[in-house]
Amino acid sequence: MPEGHTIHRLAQDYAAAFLGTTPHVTSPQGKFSDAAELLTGSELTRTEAHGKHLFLGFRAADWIHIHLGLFGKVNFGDAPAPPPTDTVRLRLANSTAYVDLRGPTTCALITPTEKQAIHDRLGPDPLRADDDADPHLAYRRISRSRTTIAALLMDQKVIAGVGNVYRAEVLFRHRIDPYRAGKDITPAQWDAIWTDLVELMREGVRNNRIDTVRPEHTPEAMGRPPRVDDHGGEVYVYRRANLPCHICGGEIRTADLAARNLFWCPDCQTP
DNA sequence: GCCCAATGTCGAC
DNA sequence: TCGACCTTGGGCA
Repeated sequence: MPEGHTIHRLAQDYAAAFLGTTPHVTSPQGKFSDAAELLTGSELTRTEAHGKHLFLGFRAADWIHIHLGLFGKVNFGDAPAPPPTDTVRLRLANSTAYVDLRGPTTCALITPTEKQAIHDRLGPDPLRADDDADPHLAYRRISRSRTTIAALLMDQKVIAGVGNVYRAEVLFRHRIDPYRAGKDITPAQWDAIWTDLVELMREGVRNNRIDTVRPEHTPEAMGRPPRVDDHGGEVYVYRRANLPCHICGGEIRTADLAARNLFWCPDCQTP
């Protein structure tokens, strides 16, 4: 379930359970065994997220860099940890808690220099808005690009942390057709999108799920049944192909864009 | 059991 | 533009 909000939440959760402790580090699946051995006995001193990248800082040995990709999952539990299944890439366990990582695209030990290189190739992250994120850096690229805004929002060099759900939802909330070119997004529109993403994604971190529907459009307010979907949140268009738009009642459309599913309401969102 | 899809990214052609 | 990679869960036989 990995968009940026998930990763920032994980940074918090790893910290809550393990910061200041020296967890036992293992890799039951094997692919991280050498590094796990190096790290056992070292204190977890920092956790950090930038976009969809998670960094766990250990006193002894630099950083663990984690990227969940499309399938990666993390599962926390209370000690004592049960025997791990053979797909667990990384387990941390201390006297009170354990956490298992499965299916990540990346789980690697990196140096501060390598970590910096990752930051350098990522765009501003709305969830770092109080720290180092500068939305104008994103707009500089967007305003010069003939690429669609839908593709630009998914480009982590442009803006870090937005995925397929936030992409679809924020474009709906701002009534922007996903195929509009980046250069046709005005500064005011970009400011509004960025501000909205900061708020939506912060709420995503708090609730650990994506909700984008405004109070006046909630199922209760509109007298419709609550959404039932395994991704958990209440949304306007994501995975709602062929269903009626919450606002205009028209049919939500779907299409392939750069090998991802795009969803939008052609009536509410203008070219 | 098999087949498919899924909130992601990279590299080869 | 396409396949590869990583894993799980749901639908269907």
